[in-house]
Amino acid sequence: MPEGPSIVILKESLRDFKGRRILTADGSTQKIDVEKLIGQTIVDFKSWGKHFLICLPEFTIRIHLLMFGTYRINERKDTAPRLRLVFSDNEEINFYSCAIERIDKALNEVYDWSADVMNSKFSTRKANAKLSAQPETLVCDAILDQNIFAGAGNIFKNEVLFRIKVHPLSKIGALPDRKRRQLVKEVVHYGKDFLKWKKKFVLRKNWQAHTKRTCPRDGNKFIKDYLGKTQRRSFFCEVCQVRWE
DNA sequence: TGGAATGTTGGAAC
DNA sequence: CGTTCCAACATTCC
Repeated sequence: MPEGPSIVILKESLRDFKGRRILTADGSTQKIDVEKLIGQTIVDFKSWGKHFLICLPEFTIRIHLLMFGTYRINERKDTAPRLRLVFSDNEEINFYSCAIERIDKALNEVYDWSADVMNSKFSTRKANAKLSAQPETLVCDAILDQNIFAGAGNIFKNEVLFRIKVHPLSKIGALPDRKRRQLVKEVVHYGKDFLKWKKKFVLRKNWQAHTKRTCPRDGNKFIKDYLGKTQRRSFFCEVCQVRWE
């Protein structure tokens, strides 16, 4: 479910619930007092990276789907929801196995929208500056850093590095400026492709590296390894992806 | 069918 | 006290 583009899809799917009043709220969440949601009107839905935000007049509910989170709109799964919001006409939104928090601060104080890969306010300039400030960081870790690329996940990592022909163990500081800028640009670009493909249910079909065994560029065997401080799966071609160090 | 996976956190360990 | 490490959590698929 949960890389940035999937959260954008969630946000768009719920568009029609904007302005509607929550008649009932329940669920297994322990982190927030669901009673406080009853009677509240939904002002807006926002997203920042992998965070989904339900904006109410006085506060915001933050939902993170983590690895396995799901949701249903006007449908239910067999299991109990972590949070259920019920509206008029028996319409409802159900969230399952997610992390829920309440945010009382103004969102602009909590979130830097220019760090969200999926936001039109994303700043490539700031992302480049953040990268330049940590030359020792491995590129495989940098792409997963939500402070730099909010919304990018492991699929992004593998696909972007393959596209720009960079080995996951390359150090940020070793990349030529041109290459570093290409990395930033390609994270944003892949976000657009991801969103487009996910909407058409062809995301997986368009993976070139993620979960693949063979390099589509030169036919060599992909390496699969758990790399960097994040120790997440990396799929890459040692022949065409250059290791800068 | 056991293991792995689109992720993050909180607290222990150092 | 700051940084790093790891278990924990939750669900679905092969």
